[in-house]
Amino acid sequence: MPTPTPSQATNPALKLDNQLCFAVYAASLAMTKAYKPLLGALGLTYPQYLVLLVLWEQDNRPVTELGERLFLDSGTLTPLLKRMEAAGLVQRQRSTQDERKVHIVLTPAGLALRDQAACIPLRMADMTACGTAELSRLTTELHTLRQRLNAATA
Amino acid sequence: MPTPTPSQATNPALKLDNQLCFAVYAASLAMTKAYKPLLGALGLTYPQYLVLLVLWEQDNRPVTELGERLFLDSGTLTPLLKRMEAAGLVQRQRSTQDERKVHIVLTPAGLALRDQAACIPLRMADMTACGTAELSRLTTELHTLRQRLNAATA
DNA sequence: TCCATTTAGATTGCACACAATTGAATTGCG
DNA sequence: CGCAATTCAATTGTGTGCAATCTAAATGGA
Repeated sequence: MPTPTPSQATNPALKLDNQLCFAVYAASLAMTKAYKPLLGALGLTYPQYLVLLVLWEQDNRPVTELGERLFLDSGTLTPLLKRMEAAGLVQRQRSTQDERKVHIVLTPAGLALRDQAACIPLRMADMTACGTAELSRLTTELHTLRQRLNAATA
Repeated sequence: MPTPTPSQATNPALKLDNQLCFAVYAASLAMTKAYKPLLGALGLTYPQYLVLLVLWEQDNRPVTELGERLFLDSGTLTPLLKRMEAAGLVQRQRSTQDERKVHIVLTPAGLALRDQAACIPLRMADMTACGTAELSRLTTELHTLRQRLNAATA
């Protein structure tokens, strides 16, 4: 054999900093922490902010549609949406056409938050210290990565 | 005014798919899901796997050092490490030099897992369908992003 | 039509993640 | 030396995330 099987003790593939997964994981944690002061001022958590982003694009959606958009399931969304309803940001309305469905609808307060949130993307972009082009490219690459992982998992 | 203030209703910066934060967040969720079957076979969760990666590089570290390496605090690590101790993977040893510190030490079982885990990075790399160079570049870019966010948050 | 299948959301249980607080141990400064 | 400040881990409480299960409602084929 030309090269011996590398000792696992020195296997570079197992080194933490070489692993894409850890880079993604740590970046996600850092991102959530960076958002916290901005969103805290609006009384929002980061996943709640994501729900509002979806509803601001199009209001009045069943829970399943939110889940498909955000890659979250009912076990996560049901309690989260109940908290948002308790905070007066959305209403949960049982559909009359299909009584299995619960439509999520923005309240005036939930809609009004959009103006206050409008400055957040720019503030976050500043924190990344990336140019617009690089930011856009990285976003696309991560969506591609996610797609491939989702495909490989399903 | 040359260009009117864009209506928030159509503000492209607020669009979900344009936001780097969501791309990172969704990629992180997808990564964890992709790891689940591989790690489940070893009886590990993803954060527990990260702890082992750190300890395989250098054993016998206080909790704070693990936290600095993984960007996690004691509120996360203390119960996680207790579960790993209950599973027989590590031991928690109160330092005699400084009784505030708890050193985390691999058990033979925890060390033995390294051989079984050795194939995981390759399996994951396959799932990403990325070349080695692109994978390495993306990893570096995400570490840079994380550093900038951490700096802007602190 | 009838009934098995599927779908939507809720619930339960477990494991993170983190802010805030606590208590014990150590450090460092006067 | 003495004591205030700091450090370390644990604890408490809140909010995700997800697997597994459950119930009700809708669907679809014989």
